[in-house]
Amino acid sequence: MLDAVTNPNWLNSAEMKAWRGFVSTSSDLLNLIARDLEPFGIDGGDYQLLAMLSEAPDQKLKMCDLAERLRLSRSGLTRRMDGVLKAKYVSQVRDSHDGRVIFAHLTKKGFDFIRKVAPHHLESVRTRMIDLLSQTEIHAFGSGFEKIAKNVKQPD
Amino acid sequence: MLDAVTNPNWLNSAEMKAWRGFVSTSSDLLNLIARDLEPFGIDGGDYQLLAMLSEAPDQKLKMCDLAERLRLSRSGLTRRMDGVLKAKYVSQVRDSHDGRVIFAHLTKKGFDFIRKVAPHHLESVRTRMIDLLSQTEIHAFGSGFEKIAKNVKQPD
DNA sequence: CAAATCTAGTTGCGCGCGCAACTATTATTT
DNA sequence: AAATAATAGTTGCGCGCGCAACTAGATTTG
Repeated sequence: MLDAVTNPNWLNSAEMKAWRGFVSTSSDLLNLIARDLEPFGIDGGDYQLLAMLSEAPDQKLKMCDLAERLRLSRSGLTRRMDGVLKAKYVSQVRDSHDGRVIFAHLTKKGFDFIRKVAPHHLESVRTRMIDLLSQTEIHAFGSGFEKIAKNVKQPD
Repeated sequence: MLDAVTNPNWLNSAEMKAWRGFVSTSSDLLNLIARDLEPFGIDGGDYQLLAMLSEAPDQKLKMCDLAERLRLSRSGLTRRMDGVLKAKYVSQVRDSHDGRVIFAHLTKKGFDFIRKVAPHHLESVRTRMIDLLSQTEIHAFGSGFEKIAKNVKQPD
């Protein structure tokens, strides 16, 4: 926009480059990394789901916590689960202490599966992103996104 | 994953922080900035569309170029256009030299509209992201995403 | 110049997801 | 203890988008 002239606090060129780069590149990058997974018979969404479970204590999480970590709505997760349940990568067990909650639990089969795929995903993340960045950039991404995340989570 | 032990070239903690921060925060941030636009009666997708046109020479672009810049498929853009066409923010004109191509052209109404909304969007981008970052982080985001983008675009 | 190929754009279809509404269970009020 | 509210999960519905198939116009090739 021509507002660059009009509006005094428009983004300067470095700020613009950061913003533009982020907007246009982040979707490209995530799509590409998701595609790298397809040869292994899994899409990005299911991978994230299994990965979250594999890192959780006892490889299980309440559905609502899992949804939150995956940035899905509760209904979105319900549907997401269909696939990994049918593949028997995850099982569901009702909490005995709170009849409302259901745990999503990574099965042995799911664990073996993600353990097999993880190295390829790692390789993908490295070559598409991490290994391209300098130490400074790595740290800046870490601290930068941390600040942004903190801000996102509060009502400001 | 426990691969942190198993696999020697697993991400170290700084790399992991950068990757994790990027994955989980980027969608939150983009969603939030899109929501900030809603009070002004436009969603993120339409805003990006109008913004791209407003920056193009003569405020017009071939449909296929526009699709590419918006990271949409050609069919996706066709549908996206429905809204902004009906709102008369954009008009379509067939190229006289190549009967296949159609230009999407920002109308006066569309221009006035985005000129009104842009300052609020700018404010949103500043408070949600840019103003939270240090100079170093700004530059690292710029150079980092530039490298990633370059890599994404080639067959490697 | 006819035939084959390529490119731009639109339509049919299916998928993934969020929202609103609903059910079931637990927590809080009075 | 009964009534109300909050929380977890599922279902109905609509929307946005990509893919494959199609049409129309341009380009290339024999």
